[in-house]
Amino acid sequence: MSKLVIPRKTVYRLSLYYRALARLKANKVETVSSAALAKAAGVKPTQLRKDLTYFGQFGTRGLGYNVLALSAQLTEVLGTTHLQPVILVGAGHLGSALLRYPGFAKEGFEVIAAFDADATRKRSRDLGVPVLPMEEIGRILSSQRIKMAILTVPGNVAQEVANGLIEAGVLAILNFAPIILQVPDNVVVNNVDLAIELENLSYFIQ
Amino acid sequence: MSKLVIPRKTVYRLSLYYRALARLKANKVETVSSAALAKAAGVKPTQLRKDLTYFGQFGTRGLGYNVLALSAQLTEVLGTTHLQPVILVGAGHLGSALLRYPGFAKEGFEVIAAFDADATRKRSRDLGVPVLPMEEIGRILSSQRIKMAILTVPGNVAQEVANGLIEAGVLAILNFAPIILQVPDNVVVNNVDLAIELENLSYFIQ
DNA sequence: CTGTGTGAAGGCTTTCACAGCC
DNA sequence: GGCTGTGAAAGCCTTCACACAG
Repeated sequence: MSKLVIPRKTVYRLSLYYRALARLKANKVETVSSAALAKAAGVKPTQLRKDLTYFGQFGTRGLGYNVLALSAQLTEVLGTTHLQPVILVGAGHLGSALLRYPGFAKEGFEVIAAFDADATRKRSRDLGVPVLPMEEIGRILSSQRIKMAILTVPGNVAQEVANGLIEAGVLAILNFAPIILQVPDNVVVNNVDLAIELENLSYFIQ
Repeated sequence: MSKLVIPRKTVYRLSLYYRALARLKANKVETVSSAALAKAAGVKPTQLRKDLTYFGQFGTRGLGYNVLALSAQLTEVLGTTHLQPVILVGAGHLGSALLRYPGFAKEGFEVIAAFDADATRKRSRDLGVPVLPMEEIGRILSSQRIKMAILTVPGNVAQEVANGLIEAGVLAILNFAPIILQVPDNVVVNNVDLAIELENLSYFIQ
């Protein structure tokens, strides 16, 4: 497939387009121009059109794009046609909040289990999934085909935990720990660092 | 100042370097080479050196960088020498978790108040800051000099709430709502969209 | 006449290669 | 010899300009 030639940034924006299309769908809009869709996604119209050409032609000249058709194409490219199972490691404050966050399920991800160093820790609410001790990670991952993990453990143990996940077959990690994980080439990591985002903002308002 | 010529991506990486230096400091390391620091930050050594040249020369040839001195320089450039006050809007699951997240304070940000449409909603734990009704935003912001806000409200009200914040003088927004906010040029927004990060990962492991 | 698709140009970032200093 | 600082080259991404289709 031509998958490898799609620039990383384009792939990221495809998700933005997909979101915007979902809203249009909800509003029963059938057709949208690159100008309107681009605005909703916060990019320039030419960029949107260029992004789409990486994997085909979807528009009608003089008219625009069919919302449903384009949306379906994007799901296809992004690989989110099926529910993707995910585990979460580190059920502290942030991890627990993420478990209750409805956004994952809405976008096609199902957190099937959570793990924590202290699995019996008292938690204020039911989290909707079992919280298991870390030692169970290998067993659960090998019994199901899980490739993605959300990592919300403290920074000082993150690398170690990540190593264990990778050994157990995890290929993608969404890392909230404030350190850069060292991983093999076949493993992909996306970092979400809240403090860095704030720091970054603070630079621009100086 | 030469501030405007520093590329956006460089600014972002400065935060990564700053983090890595903090760990070295904690380990009582006095000097570090660009190779070692770059590895800790997940970038190439030449990139680190190039990034630093945008605002000066800090290394000693043949030796490397003084950890404390470089760290101090970065704080200076990033504008995080002082505690920066922040408000949080939307004290739902995610917002509440962020309030308890120790990472902000550690990096020099103090959440001084939280706001929610339902300020009296029963919350499982004390959040460490007062949760006030939305109507109070204007009053609090005008009485204190607050320029930054963390936005954790549902997507369907995010734009409206953002408008209010901007009107009240907010210049920087860390947005967790899954929509692209339309804001004036003088306002800066950083988006954190967890579902998009997962979606992005899922593309790369297809 | 409106709005997409796209080669070419332009701009921005990263990487290289090596001069210069300790 | 080791390691930084940096102009130049390469690579990547965005934007332009316009051909082309409905």
